[in-house]
Amino acid sequence: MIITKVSSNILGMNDSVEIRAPSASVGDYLKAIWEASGEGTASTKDVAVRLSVSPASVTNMFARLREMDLVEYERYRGASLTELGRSQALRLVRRHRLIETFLLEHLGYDWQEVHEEAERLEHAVSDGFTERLAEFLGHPGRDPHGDPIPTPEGALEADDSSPLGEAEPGAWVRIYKVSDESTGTLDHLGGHGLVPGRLLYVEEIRVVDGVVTVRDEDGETHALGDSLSRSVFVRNEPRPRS
Amino acid sequence: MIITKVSSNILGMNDSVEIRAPSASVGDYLKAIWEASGEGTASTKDVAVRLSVSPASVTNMFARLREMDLVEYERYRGASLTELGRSQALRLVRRHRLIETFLLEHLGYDWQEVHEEAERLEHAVSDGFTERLAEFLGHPGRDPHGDPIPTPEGALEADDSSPLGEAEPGAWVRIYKVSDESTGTLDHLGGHGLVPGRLLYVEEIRVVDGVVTVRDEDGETHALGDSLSRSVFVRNEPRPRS
DNA sequence: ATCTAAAATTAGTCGAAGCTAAAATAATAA
DNA sequence: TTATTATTTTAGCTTCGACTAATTTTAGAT
Ligand SMILES: [Mn+2]
Ligand SMILES: [Mn+2]
Ligand SMILES: [Mn+2]
Ligand SMILES: [Mn+2]
Repeated sequence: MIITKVSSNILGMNDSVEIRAPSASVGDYLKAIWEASGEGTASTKDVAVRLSVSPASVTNMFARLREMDLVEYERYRGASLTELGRSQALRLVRRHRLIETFLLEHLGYDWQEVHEEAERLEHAVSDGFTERLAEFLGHPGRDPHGDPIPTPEGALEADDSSPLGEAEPGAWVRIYKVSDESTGTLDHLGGHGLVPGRLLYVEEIRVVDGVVTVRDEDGETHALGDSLSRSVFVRNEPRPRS
Repeated sequence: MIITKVSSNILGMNDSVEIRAPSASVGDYLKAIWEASGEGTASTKDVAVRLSVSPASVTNMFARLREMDLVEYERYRGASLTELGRSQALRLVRRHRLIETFLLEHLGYDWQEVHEEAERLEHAVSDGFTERLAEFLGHPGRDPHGDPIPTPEGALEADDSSPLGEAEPGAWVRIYKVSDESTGTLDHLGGHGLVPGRLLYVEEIRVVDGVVTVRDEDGETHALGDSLSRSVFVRNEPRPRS
């Protein structure tokens, strides 16, 4: 299905290139490269682990993505998204996060269930669906995990949060987002009310094992091992008066 | 992804068969066979035309569906759904019709846009999604075109409607459903308020060209050529007192 | 500078799902 | 009954996106 035609008109040469909607596989690779690399370059192994496919499959796909002008890639050098690749990736990220929001807020999904369903739906919905859904949801800026939702044009709010484990003991912080990778992690965090927006006081960051102890607004204390604390991203907050 | 395991335990033999979710292609073939055949048998050409694929592709898929115990099929004899095939088809039909309802009632889709989007989404949503959506929608019995929505168990309301062209002149009829095949048809019917639930008086069914003339509740008169009148299904209604 | 281990690539294979062209079968009309 | 046409099947190819096993390259440690 041809989505649009981009005519690249350089020095009189007019070869108009057909841009077709990326397949689910191609889309997931683009997202994985984006997640693994930010602006930089993603290694074969990184992507293989993220997508649970063999490294050989990734090498193969990197070459195909290069053919499609979605990445720059030289053997043994990893892949980085082109402008086109990045915009395709962010289009999927936008869909994913809007869908998660809908599932949680309107269909009664649990916090940890939404990711898997969105991972499939993001490839099936149209741009028209996506924008109508955004309208229906009231154009939210963040998804349930706190991740910012890219605009239709691919702009993404800057993220200046940092892992809870790197906070200063004695600081007040607010949870900005939580990693949506592991359902076990989400399960635990959600069960203890450690969700985006929550205000915390950092009591201790123990050097030996990295366990972080925080107190929440209700006076409840939580001790988080480093696998948990690495999944919670916070921003400093002025000490609340109360 | 394995959805469930069915253990067929006949005469001590216990070979448990894995039933995996049908691919989008397999699912669309099952639906096409169901639509083309009702209870009977679907021909290669029927299905090829419905799905816009070559007859050779259909022959190939018929053989594969037989391997999977989804159809009964003998060469040159056409294919008919097994119990298993029928239940898979109806599961997709349920999803399709619920999704159409959601798109129309909550996302502001037009009557004629919903079909295409639902045709893709039906393969991406889970059973869990489907039932939560049904709950969200208030468990509707019919989709926007008037088609009955199968239950999760695969029960389907009997349809005793008939094409408008076969009605008796002078009869009162109520629109039960409209065919969702052609967007042009839907466009016209919707634009004239000829939607499921609408009460009509049949003024004339002209023998020469099959044009049907009806008057609606607002006293408006509509003349429908046979391609339109074949897309409208009605049931007789007692003459309204007014 | 050399050795070793990790990472990446190549080569070859597979299944799903499509296609075209040619051959076979069934259905219809003369 | 035979000839013609429509339908269906077969054979052979193609693309996508996986895989394993073998090889090559890079990076890290001695
Ligand atoms: Mn995905
Ligand atoms: Mn998320
Ligand atoms: Mn479909
Ligand atoms: Mn419908």
